[in-house]
Amino acid sequence: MAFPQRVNMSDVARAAGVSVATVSKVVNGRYGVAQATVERVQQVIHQLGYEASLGAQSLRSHRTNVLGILVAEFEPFSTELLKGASAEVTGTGYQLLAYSSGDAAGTAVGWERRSLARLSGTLIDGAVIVTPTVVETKQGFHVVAVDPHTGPSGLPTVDSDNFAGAVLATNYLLSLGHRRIAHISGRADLESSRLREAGFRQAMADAGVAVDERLVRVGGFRIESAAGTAAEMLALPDRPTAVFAGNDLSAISTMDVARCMGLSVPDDLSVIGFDNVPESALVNPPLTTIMQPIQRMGAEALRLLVDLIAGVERDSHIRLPTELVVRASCRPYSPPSSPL
Amino acid sequence: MAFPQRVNMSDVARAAGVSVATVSKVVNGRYGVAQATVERVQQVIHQLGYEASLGAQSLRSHRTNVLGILVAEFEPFSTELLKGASAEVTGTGYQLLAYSSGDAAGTAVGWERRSLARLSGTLIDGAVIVTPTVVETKQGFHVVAVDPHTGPSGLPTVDSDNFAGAVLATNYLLSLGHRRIAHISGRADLESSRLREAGFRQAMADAGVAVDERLVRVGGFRIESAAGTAAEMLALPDRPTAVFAGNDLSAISTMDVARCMGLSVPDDLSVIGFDNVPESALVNPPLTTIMQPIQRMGAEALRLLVDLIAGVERDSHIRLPTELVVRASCRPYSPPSSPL
DNA sequence: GTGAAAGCGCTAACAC
DNA sequence: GTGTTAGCGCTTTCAC
Repeated sequence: MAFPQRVNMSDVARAAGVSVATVSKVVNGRYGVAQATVERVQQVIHQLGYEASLGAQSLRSHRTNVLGILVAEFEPFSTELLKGASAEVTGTGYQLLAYSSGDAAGTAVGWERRSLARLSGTLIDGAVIVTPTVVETKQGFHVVAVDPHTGPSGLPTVDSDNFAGAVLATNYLLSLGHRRIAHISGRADLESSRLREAGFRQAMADAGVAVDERLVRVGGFRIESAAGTAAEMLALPDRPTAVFAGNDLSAISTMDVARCMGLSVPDDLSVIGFDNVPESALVNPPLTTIMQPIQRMGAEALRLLVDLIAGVERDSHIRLPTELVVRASCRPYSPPSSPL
Repeated sequence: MAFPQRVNMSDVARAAGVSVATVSKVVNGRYGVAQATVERVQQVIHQLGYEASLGAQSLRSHRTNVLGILVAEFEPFSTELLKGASAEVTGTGYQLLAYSSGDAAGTAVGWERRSLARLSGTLIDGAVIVTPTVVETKQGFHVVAVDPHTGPSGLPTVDSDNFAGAVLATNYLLSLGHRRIAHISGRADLESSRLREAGFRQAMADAGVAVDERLVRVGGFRIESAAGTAAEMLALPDRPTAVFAGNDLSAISTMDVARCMGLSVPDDLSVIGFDNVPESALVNPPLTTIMQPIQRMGAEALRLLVDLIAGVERDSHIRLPTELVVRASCRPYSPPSSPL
């Protein structure tokens, strides 16, 4: 069954013996078309398999019933978000368009602005932007930011309680008896990273444990960048007995490095992550981590966007709770057994 | 930093004191523009933050450097694929646009045709369609199907070796001593489902074990639909000791049902799945399953699409191998201990 | 080297 | 009720 060619509105009009304007009215359910005509046109549309071109439609009408999700790349975090948004969108009448700028995260600053400029005003009626660095609001175009890199702006936002989560993680390590605890952070310009580090310091202070500043270092939130940081800290003469990694990828990277250095996780080193991306359960040992309800964040962001477009008055800052997920990468501290 | 309005090409033209035609030439790197003009225009573009509208651009030029990935919804399988495609796309110069029709899988037949009609000819230069039922080729538009529901057509295809994988799964259960093995299939119209059932039957036959037809039933590949099927089979007087579920979701569903019926997995019932979506490792007990290299399938599909567009001659049917992933949901068969 | 003008597929006024 | 027309933002001849 091969359609020879893309069929457009004039094809339909010709076949139905009406003008394109009439076809347009039928397609969009406008009033002022005879019942008989409506039926005839619909029949032809069905026969020819006509579907309005998103590009042309949006160019003209500025309303497409398509919502955009803009990401730098499709990695575990953004795809979890996508699942949540996808589940939430059913029944709203909107369709979802996820757009990846193709830049590896951090590679090109400003991807969010470029993607937004490319799609807004045409194509999509609103957008969810995932972990944007800069956000600028265009007039009459609705945007929701998920886990933005900078602190709260006027923009509608969905994030999780990074500070409380970090406290949770640190307290867990403390409760296992660890005192030499390292923290691998993301980057100073990332709001979530700053909050996690702050939570770490708060929990340490509350427990009366001094933070060794040599054990707090930037890891960049990515596998490769975190590896170097982990290696440095684990090579210290008085290396940490536990690591609170700023996100799961850093934690996984730390476990890799530890293994390469002949250290066993969790026997010689406890590691806890942050995010609970599916991948965290797949590593060996399965990673103990702080769960952000990522899918729910996606769902909430989508719902918020739909409400904003509909003009519903509501709180436009959503913060979801985090939770400790205990797996197998942490263990109570025991002093190193002295050689026999 | 709030941009008041979307800036378009005439804004740039006006600010630079040239015509839109010239701006277009600069944007697209066409020859025949004075060096000085090029620089001036580029400066203005940068200042104003201009970015070409994808909608308008595609409408006119039929070339956008954007590749589409069309899915029914964003669920574990399609998002894994997305990760693979996303990794592969970097460096090709293309950007990725994932489009979800918003129909829950199986809800609306023909989503793939509608989505394709909406985006092709405008917006995207080619498409990867995920698990399409019907596929029709449009002239001059390149499409790659991943795991299509119907058997090999002329269309370029990427799938995994479903038959061999099913044999692997069944042999594993047989090697554990199981003989009453059930199979929950997808649907008869799904090629992957048919092949998995065929592999199951082949392995059973090769082992000289008769298939009890009451233990081979349709489950539909989704959590809800598989639950009923699982419940029926587990309620049989001589219930199976092991289940080979047609995909991970069916397997997870079966484990749920078993738990509800007071059966322990794997003590009372062994369960093996198919796909190895990340979620399969997250359930309790972690699911033993057959891995399809989903991310690699996404990467291969993308690469194939890029090559097709570039006119590269190559084999357009890619079949990737499957592999057994042993986790904790299966155990050697032991006769039920008789009550004391 | 540059700009005017046509037109991609569609929608929205406004005529008829 | 229906068709004519203009124009969304852009690219592309083709004059100048």
